[in-house]
Amino acid sequence: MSNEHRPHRPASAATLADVARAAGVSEITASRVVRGRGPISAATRAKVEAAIAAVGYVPNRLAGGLASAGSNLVGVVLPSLSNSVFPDVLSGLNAAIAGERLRTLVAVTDYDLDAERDAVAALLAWRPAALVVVGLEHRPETREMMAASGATIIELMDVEGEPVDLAVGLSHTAAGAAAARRLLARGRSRIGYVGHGAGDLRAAKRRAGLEAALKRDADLALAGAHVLDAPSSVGAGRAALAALLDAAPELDAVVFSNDDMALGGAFHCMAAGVDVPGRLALVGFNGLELANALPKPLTTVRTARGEIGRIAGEMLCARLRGETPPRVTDVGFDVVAGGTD
Amino acid sequence: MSNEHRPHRPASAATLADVARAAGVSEITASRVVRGRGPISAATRAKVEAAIAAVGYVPNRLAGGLASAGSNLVGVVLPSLSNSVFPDVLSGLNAAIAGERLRTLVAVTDYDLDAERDAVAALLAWRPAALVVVGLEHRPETREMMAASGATIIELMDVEGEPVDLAVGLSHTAAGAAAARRLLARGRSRIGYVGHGAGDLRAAKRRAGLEAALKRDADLALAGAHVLDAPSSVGAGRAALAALLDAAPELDAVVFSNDDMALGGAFHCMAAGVDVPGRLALVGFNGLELANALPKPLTTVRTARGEIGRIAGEMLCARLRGETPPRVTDVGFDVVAGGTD
DNA sequence: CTGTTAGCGCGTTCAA
DNA sequence: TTGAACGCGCTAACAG
Repeated sequence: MSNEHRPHRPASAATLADVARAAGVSEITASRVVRGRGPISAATRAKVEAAIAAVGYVPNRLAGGLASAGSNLVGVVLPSLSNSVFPDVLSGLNAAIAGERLRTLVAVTDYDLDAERDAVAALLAWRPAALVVVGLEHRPETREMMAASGATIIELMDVEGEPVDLAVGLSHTAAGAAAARRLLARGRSRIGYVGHGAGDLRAAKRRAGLEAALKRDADLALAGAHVLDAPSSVGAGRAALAALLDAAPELDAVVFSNDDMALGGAFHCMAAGVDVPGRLALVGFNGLELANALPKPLTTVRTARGEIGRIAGEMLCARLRGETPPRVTDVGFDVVAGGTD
Repeated sequence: MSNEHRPHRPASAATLADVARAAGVSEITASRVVRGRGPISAATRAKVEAAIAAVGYVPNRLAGGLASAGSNLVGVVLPSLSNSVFPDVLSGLNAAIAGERLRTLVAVTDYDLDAERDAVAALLAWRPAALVVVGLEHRPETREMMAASGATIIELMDVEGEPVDLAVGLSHTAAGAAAARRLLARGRSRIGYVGHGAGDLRAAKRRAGLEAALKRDADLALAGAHVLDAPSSVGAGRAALAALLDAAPELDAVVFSNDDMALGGAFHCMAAGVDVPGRLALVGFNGLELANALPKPLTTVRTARGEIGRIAGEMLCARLRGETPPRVTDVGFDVVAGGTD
């Protein structure tokens, strides 16, 4: 009621009513110009815009969202930010939705499915227009919450499994198999594996695809494996390859769980004087920009991370426009022939 | 076009009233158990919790925020996600605030101060508990909006300038000077610079600090510089160093705008057979984990990125508890003596 | 420990 | 092209 002299106190921020009063129009008219909706005469629009500037109005999306039963938020649940993969995805997503004035609400789970469940619940409380999660494997409650929410749900990175709603990604099993076939074609037969900590289900699928293809195509088993119980990192990859070669010096190729680990492997070889690819072939996964700038570019399986984010953003915009995007989008992958195999 | 997006909600999302009815208590009682606030008897808590599960209640934070005049959101405005620096910061921040049930609302500006202004306005509309931005240089309107919002404002990465509210970071001028002194102490005198695209104001401060210290301590000017008008990347660093050495082959040291660029420089030297540090010294900035896993670790100026995020998160939690954190926190930096100088 | 009252600021629905 | 009334779902401030 009291709004005669409003001090510069953010405690009482200007509301639409203040704008309307200053402009000499009704609240709803002010609301319409704020949102750029409905027919407004140029004259009243100008008055209202002046009033907005005069009172320093900042819309309250809490109220707006409550009144209209939904927000322009996109919940994003990511396993990690510690290598460039998910930041790349987030970047592509952000770029694709910026035009629709959608905002990303981000949570990080550290590859923990219980943390994912909590994050999904917390983000759903914001009545997001869409929720983006990584992978197709979730706790049953997580799936139920997502399905029951009515929001557009997009599951990223993987296409092997049944999505709750929409999925954009690639087949990690196929990617692992492609690495296997690449090495077999290059004449390698004593193939090892270096991996990182549990929780990364897609890395596990790649390894399974690798092993299955080795078996099927050449009746081979992995000739050695070293899996660190730690997040992937270049340092971890370096240490892990050193350990693996120690235990299995006869290996002629190593597949890594991702490029960070592979880069570490490459650095170990440089430092230890292991001839790559002469004595040992190295294959990574992701196709990081960095890995291609090496003196000897890394042979790797490149994924379109930014593009996955971008496509997810576009699908979600399509959905909001009432269109029906394809349920599953497989963006595939490329085997990049570098110099390490 | 609308800025309001309406998800396809199920006809009947359960509300607190549904929970209250199912539990046979009042709404406010149900609300208290949902929020874990206020004294509740074990018996009624159990009843309400059963009701929550039975009706599949998901709280509506839009309504909650409106009623309590504020959200548990932390707006985060980042210049970029394309190298690990800001993801590292975001990671630290997220980890520090997770315990307080705060969520990050993320916007990316591509180092554009106008985009920053728009992002700040958009995030403020969510009545965030705090707003985290990068750098101390903003458009005047941006500063005004932030100051007027009443939210806790934290400006990250830099401490040279007057913060709107709170700042956590380091002196980039001093970091640049430290690189200069390091090289001078190692006997270098023909020092060049490789930089990346405009917009990165802190990189500019580092360069200025480098040049000022060279002048002051040794009356030296830069013996060459190559600045790409592109975002920093390993590939860009590699190309830029090649170009710089072409134009100024007499250089005996190069300082890079950051580690990504410096890594590219190191890779160029490996590929081109440039003896590092014999003929040429290389110095980076950031102290990426990766740069330390190289066969010859990069000499660089390490910044505590994750820690900056963490401290920001803690300061903001302190503020929310009514404490008064220090206005400016300088986390400093370390010159890391690698093998490239 | 629990309930009542009274909005929060906005957008929808209808009417003019 | 503009406006009035109503309520979205929840919580602060008091009671009791």
